Amino acid sequence: MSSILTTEGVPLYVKIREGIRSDILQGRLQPGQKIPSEEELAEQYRVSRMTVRQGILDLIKEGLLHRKRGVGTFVSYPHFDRDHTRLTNFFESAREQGIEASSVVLKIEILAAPEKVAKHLRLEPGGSVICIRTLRYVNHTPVTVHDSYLPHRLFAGIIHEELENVHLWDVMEKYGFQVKRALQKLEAKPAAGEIAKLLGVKPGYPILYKERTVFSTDGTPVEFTYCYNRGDMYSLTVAMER
Amino acid sequence: MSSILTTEGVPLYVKIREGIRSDILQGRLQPGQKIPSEEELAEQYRVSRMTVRQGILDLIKEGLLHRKRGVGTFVSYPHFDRDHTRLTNFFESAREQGIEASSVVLKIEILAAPEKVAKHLRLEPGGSVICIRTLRYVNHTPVTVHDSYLPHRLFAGIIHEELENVHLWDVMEKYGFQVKRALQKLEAKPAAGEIAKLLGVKPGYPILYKERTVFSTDGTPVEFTYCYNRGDMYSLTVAMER
DNA sequence: GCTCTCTAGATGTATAGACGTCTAGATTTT
DNA sequence: AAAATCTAGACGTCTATACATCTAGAGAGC
Repeated sequence: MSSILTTEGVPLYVKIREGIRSDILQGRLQPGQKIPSEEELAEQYRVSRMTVRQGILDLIKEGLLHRKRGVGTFVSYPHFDRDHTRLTNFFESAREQGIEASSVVLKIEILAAPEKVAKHLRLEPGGSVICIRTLRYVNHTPVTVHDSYLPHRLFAGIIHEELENVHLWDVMEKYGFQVKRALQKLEAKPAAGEIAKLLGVKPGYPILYKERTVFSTDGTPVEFTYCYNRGDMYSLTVAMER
Repeated sequence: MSSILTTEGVPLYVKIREGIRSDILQGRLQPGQKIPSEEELAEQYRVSRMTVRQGILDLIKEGLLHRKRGVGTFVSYPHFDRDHTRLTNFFESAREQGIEASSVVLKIEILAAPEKVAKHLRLEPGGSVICIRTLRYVNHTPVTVHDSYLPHRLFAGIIHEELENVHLWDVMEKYGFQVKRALQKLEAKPAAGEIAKLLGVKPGYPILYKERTVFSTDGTPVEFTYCYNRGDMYSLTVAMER
């Protein structure tokens, strides 16, 4: 087991936590294996049991360890697919999967932000926004309609950019914003008239509906989008923890 | 502030935690407001400061409170500070939002795992699984049908447990498994005959359909569930990063 | 009025000990 | 052999106390 180097200003429980973490990462403790008891670790690190406990509890919260009362504390099996928590770029992931993807811009206009849009973009009501409606195709079949709203103040020149067959997020980088995080609200909705026509389905057909707010690295909301996805041709996989 | 009723078998920190939670839910503590200091709460509840602390830390982990060192502890604003990446327990989050929630078990049986179920639960094909169909109500309206599959080997006795109005995940803890992580695949689908009848909608009505694999702290898949959620009464918010 | 310093109040870290409760396995009893 | 009981070990809860560190605001000095 690792001992603790002399480091100042670092709480003991952090040192212990990182010591155990390194034992796991370096393979000195294997998945499924029982780690020493709180009591033993306290003696080993020469701290009180409560201090050891605090470090262990951190690692449990992280998912690196788990424990069973009356039995012991064990190293968890690593979970593979970090993949699904990730926010992915439509064109990139289509290309990765060898799928033919394209998009067309149906409409682009500047208007006063509707109330809901303003709220999500943190603009004053009626603030100026750019609205872009795009239709995306997968293997030449229409799959998704996007109504995206961007703050006009941040992306004034974007209406002159080439927006077909590229991802909006790539264009945003030219304006100094890197997409970092998105909050998506998902629902199933019947297709309303115009959307149904664009997607080539009957009105009332199930649509996977998303409202998405996109934030850049500095926390600025840079995009609010209504997404209408054809239910039978679109699925979304997410990983969640607690 | 609420005082604590005499209840046996419930840890003090849990009583304090729930006391504070109820203060928030009932509006005695408003979002953004500072709650009493650890010291004051300790005196109020007549326990040691460390005990109060444990209760508060739980609520912080949940996202209901946040704190700033040297300043104080504050009630979080819903949907802003509160975290959406988290895997939430249906009954817990309903309670948090002050919504009336209930569930009934429609069917419970032991059968050989269908191929897809076996794959997700990492069982040999045809391995024995427990299938539980439940119907969940929100404010007395049916909202969700769940077809859950559990490995029979791990939860043999569960068929004798009380499963109505409790969350499966709470019951699983009795069997030594703590739910940590879930992988969910989302689609919009038309309601098929039986599901439509149970949810009280017309066949073809949009359903937010989920396939969910749930993993316990040690990485074991403990549940695979087909979820059929009424599109107009159910939404899911997720945060994603890249 | 402005800046700097100080301080009260709040959370963060840490200790040592006590007792509760659960689990698995060993032991005893039947 | 099977069932019931016991027990060591491990985690869970809780206390009372001490000191560290951070923050916002009060107060002193300019």
